[in-house]
Amino acid sequence: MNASRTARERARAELTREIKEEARRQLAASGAPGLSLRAVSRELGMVSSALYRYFPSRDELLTALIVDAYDAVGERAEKADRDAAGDGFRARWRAVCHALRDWAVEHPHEYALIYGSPVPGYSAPEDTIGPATRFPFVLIGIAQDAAVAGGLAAGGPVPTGRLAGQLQGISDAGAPDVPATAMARLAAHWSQLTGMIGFELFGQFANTLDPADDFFAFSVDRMADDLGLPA
Amino acid sequence: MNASRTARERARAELTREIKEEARRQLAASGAPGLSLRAVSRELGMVSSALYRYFPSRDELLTALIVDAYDAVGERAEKADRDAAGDGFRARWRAVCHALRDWAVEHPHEYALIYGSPVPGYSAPEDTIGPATRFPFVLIGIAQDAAVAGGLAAGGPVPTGRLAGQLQGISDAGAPDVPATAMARLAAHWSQLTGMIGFELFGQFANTLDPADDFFAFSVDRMADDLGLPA
DNA sequence: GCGAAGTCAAGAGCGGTGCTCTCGAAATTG
DNA sequence: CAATTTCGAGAGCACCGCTCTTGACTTCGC
Repeated sequence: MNASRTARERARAELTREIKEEARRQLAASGAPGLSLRAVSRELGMVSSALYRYFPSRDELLTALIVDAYDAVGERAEKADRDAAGDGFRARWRAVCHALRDWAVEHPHEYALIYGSPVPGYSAPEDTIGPATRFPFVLIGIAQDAAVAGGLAAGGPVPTGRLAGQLQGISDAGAPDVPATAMARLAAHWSQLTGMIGFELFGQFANTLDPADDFFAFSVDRMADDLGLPA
Repeated sequence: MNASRTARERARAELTREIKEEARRQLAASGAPGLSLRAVSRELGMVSSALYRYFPSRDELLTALIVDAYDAVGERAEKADRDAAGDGFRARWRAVCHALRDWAVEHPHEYALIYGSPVPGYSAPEDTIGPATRFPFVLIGIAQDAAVAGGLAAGGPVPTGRLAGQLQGISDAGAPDVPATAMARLAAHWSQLTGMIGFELFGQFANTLDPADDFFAFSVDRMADDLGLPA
């Protein structure tokens, strides 16, 4: 029951880590389509078939990398939120949004892996949806805190019908005090963040809003305005 | 100099079309990574090497499909805009936004091809950027018409510095009367559209805002509010 | 302490891929 | 009709994901 039991188990954990590391290196170099199990094993000085002892298929390796990426971006956002905790809601909002973009710019291929088009034939495995919610819940947390403090905008069109129910479902999961209006805006902002970053990373902004630093900062502030976060 | 000159040229044009058709069929069935030149040629009853007489590489075939997709979505949006021409700016805005989403839902893999993560190693070919601007210019056109008619919101933070220059560059390309404030919002909305559609298509909305019809419609209307388009 | 059970890397091999090159037939051009 | 261009076919290269078998090694139960 020790932290590292047998030598075999330690070696296995170590190799699993090394495989993911090398895979991440290749991912950064040539993107998800260029990730080759054979190349990974070659680089690690082992034969390709041996790698299947650790990951039963290429997709499973990719899934592991996806989960790691979700966790990395989630952790980064949580840390940014904590660091800005004393500076008010708007500062937290800014910090978290820019943390997402910074991470995306640093790891474009990993970003594409989680927020780009799905790689093989759809089928997002079950174990990715947990880590995937980590980042958006940081945004939701800021809204929740602001709502409790009375710093959230009201007014504007109110969601009704099925949409109201869906938004209520999100609220129930961790933001009981955020009204549906704000939750709808939050969801819009969240998708806008990935839209802007996707445009920047994948070259849709070529020759227009490139570099996109100023546009991103401007839009993030406008989102804060839209939510009514106090300056 | 006739419309169809030699028999050889007609046959070549015909085969080129058939190759793209079959490729599009496979694209719809299994996505870009599953598009195989050998499978296409097999389906067309020819040998794989013969296909290289028509497309020098797999990437060139994909580029052709990308250009076609951009044109398809652009044409769809232009038609939607024309059909709503008499119903006011807000109706045009709604029609064009929903045209984009409808096309995306009908052709998810083609949508992923143009607005998802780039397939191989970046390198957007020169001939794609023209068709790529077709859709956003429909949105810009609505804003321009509304600006001329005095139906665009003012106020809010004003872009400055480099961002102002970038936005001016877009204005110069076809919307001289749209002020920088509105242009910044338009760019944000444009990226939000692809963000929302990407979330819906790629399953990021699973178990929350799915189905996304209501959320999309709600957000599109809020964008129109944000632009100040008259109801 | 020893044998059984489990785990591992390695190798060969299958069917698939994109792509290149050569060759002979066909169509176009002069 | 002859020369040139265009084309499909075939063989082949290097790569891919993945499977199966083999033999050595480690771990565990007795």
